[in-house]
Amino acid sequence: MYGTPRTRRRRRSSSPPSVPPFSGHWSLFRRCCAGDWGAMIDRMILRNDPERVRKAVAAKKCVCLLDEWLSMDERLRVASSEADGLRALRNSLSLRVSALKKAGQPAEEAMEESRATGERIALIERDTKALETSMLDIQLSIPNIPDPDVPLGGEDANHEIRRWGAPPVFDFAPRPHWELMKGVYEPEAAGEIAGSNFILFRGWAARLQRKLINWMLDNHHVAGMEEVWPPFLASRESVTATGQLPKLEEDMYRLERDDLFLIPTGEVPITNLYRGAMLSESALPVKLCGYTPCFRREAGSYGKDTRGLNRVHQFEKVEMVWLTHPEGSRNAHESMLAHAAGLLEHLGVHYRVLLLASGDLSFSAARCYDLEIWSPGQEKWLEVSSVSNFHDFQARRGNIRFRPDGGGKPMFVHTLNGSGLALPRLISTLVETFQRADGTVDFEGLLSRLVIPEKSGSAQ
RNA sequence: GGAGAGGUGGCCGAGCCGGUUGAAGGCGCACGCCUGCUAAGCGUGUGUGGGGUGUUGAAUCCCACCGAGGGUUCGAAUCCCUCCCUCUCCGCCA
Repeated sequence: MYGTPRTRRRRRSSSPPSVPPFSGHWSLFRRCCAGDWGAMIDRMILRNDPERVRKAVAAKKCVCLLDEWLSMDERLRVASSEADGLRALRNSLSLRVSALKKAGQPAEEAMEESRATGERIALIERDTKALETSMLDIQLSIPNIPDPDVPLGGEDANHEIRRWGAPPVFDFAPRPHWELMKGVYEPEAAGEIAGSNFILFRGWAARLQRKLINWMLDNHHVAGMEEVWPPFLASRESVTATGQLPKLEEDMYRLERDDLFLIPTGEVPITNLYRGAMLSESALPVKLCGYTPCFRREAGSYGKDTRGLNRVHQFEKVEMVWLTHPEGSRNAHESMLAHAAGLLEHLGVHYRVLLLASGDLSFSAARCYDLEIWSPGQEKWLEVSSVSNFHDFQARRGNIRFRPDGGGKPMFVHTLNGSGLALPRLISTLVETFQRADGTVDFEGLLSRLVIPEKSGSAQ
């Protein structure tokens, strides 16, 4: 139904050497040399419309060496065209050698010329290879271009689209969750086990989290998404494909010995499920969802919103990942947003939708909505979902394509993902929303909101 | 971790005692023919990417790509080395 996720034999590649020579990965390197993948942005855009890219980079407050790239591109084209000519010469010489030998005639002259040509080729190749490596490094560090309707600016320029519901009203002073969850949320214990800013739930908090995960996944299932339970570690190549690398290496946990990363989001393994895939057009859209823990070092973020469950090193999340036809991604983005918001509406939580400004967009995103819920105990908005459209950015990096019905060139899919939803902030807000005057929580009332949706006919 | 077998086009699968093999054959797909419809059948075509000439998006030429990287050679899918992945068996273990 979803087509073959990918052909196994094609996508595997060599391991990186112990010290990767560039911030990407060997297979990306190969792709870059062979074609247009590995680059986030269509190479033709870089070449023919560098101004557009320059603006996008600035809007995202990123830095990249676009001018260097352009001059290297210039040099590369000259060099590789020269090498191409020499290879053509060598090919014809080899053919002549073959013909001469078959005719029983001496071929030493042609062999010698071919050998000399080969040496010249090798010389040029040394240069082009170095160029390509540097160019790929730059290409991988160029962020995606924001959509035209994305507001320019930083966090302050985020545009509130709408609000739903109203803040809960109490006839007492509402408490923050860390007071309400004494005994079931024990950061000190987590600190003893792993370190500060980890979560340990027990009792009803642990049960609540599990039930919420189930409930969300069941919702997605009914909405036609296929559930995925992926690995929670991912390779350098995978993390580069979704665009966390090279920029966010310092923000991820890395297993030195194996060069594996603890996934910062389910987006990484679930999107990479289709890396290298050639889908049929009729298989689109592919709609996936899955539960994963998310690991983030949150380097340099201490002291910022760190109280309670707001910012932690490991949190649980249910993620939606969709692959769509390029022409369908805009609508799919709205649809995914509506689906995530629908969860909040079932829970009766006051929320608002933000269209993120360019400076607040993630590296890979072209357009992103944030869903924020109102925390009555802390009296502030908390992000519980980011719903992003990446266009073909990740698909290029991961080489996820489809073949149009009726033949034609393969095209890159568009990828989207969105939290549905992240748990710690949801839990803290629910607890604060369902609190009673005596400091207890109406757990049963909360659970009554978690109605299991009706099963759809087709199991996926 | 040890031993063995593998990795070829959208898919399956030959080639693997080096030289029109970018790669047989099949499937799928596209176009055409045929049958009153459908199915079957027949014919033709059909990889990806880069670069050049050209038209304006018809054509044509060159190059690269048979898991990845390196080596041997005038010439490598074919021989050698390293690595990755898959499968089977053994060991270990939740």
